[in-house]
Amino acid sequence: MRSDVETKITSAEKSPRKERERQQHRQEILSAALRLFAEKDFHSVSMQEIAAAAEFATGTLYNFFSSKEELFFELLAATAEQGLGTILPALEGPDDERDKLSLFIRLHTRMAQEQAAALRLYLLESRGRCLPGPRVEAKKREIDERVIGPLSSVIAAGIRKGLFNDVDPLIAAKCLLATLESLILAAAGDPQADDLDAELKKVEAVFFNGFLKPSGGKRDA
Amino acid sequence: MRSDVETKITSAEKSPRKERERQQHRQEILSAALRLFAEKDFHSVSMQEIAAAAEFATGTLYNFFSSKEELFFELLAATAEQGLGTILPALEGPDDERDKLSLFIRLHTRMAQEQAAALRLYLLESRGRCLPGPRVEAKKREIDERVIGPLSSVIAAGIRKGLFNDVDPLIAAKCLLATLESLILAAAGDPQADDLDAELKKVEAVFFNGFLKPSGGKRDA
DNA sequence: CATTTTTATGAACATACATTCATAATATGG
DNA sequence: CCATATTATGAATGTATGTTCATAAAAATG
Repeated sequence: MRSDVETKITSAEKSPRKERERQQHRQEILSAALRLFAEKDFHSVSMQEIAAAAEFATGTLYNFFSSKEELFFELLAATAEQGLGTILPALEGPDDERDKLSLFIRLHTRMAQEQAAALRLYLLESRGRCLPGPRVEAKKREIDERVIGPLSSVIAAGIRKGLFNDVDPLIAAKCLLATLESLILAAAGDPQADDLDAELKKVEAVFFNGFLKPSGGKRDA
Repeated sequence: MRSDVETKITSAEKSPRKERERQQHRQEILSAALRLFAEKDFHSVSMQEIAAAAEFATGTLYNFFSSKEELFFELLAATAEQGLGTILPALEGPDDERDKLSLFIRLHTRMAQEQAAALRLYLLESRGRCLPGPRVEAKKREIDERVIGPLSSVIAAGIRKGLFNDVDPLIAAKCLLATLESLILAAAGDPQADDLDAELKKVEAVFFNGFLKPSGGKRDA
């Protein structure tokens, strides 16, 4: 090894290829873990199982992740970023607020198709806080904020422009998100092709027009 | 013991009081377990813990329940019945469909207050199918059906009477339920007094009127 | 009170599993 | 090729916990 200052650096810049290979192995482990966590919850997937699926020895996993919880955390963080990258763009840009919401809803179909396993991992574990640790819980809250914030902002903007009814933007955002998560998780259970797309169109109708016919004399609702 | 035919019956009709006492003990175990399962998920609560909380020995639990899973199942079934008893009546009777839905939504506040622990148990474990066994999963589906059925029927009736917009009744019911469950679970986390009641009123507004102002020229939504 | 039946006890058992570590394999580079 | 550093291995360890069972306490019986 060279006698320069780099000798101190134990594992970082050892060699471009070495590092790539390491990241490759890391990815293989994450990928195998994703497959398993998409089927079963945190407690029902063992490190031995993950190791076998990734074709590594049990102990090898600990060269990449300091614990099972950290492995899960990395997985959750990575898949969440992917998901956010798919749906958040719908809420940006100069479009009509109505169009933004419409696109936002429909992009969930794409997310459900392209990232089915990741979504299952996320929703399976994150709904109903049986999360494996405080760090994971915090990450979950952060992700939630990054969706609810922009979403309620768009709704608020629509209200200011007189485009939307005067609903509570935060509550409205929560309503929509809870619905989308629920339907996506159900669809991810038994994947019936593009049923989800049809369902989400109907969701759009429900949220855009609501239940009540405008004709009937409005009461205090 | 009497020499009659009853000698065959080992533990059923032994004596009125004995039987009452046994049911009392059973209830104490269930009650202790409920407290624990409302805080932590299935895997994080041990039989030893439940036994200690109920002030019985570990082995005693197995005189009442054949396994941890059965204990949980009984708990889930019992608490679910209680919950259904609170909210389902809103959907029966001769009322206006609009009033039924309104009452249905608001009864969730009462359920959240009166059966906070039971609700947490139910929602914590049931959302995102990390359920402890097929029997529990089946029960969960049954419960869901018994709410979604009547709810979508009421919506369908409202549509037929020209009171509601022509939404898909089943999808609409799922939207509403997912929203209610989500908000209730969030409120059960950090219980901020009667915030839930205010929130549910806003939910009512969202679902009744929808996002779009009727004034603006409707597009194809 | 003696006998028998029922119920409670909790230590012990078996299993599952996260994590560790001494060892082996492999790569590096001179 | 040798010496050294890096990475992979998987058997072993410790712990947690669901379940069992021989034993004890309690209650019922006559």
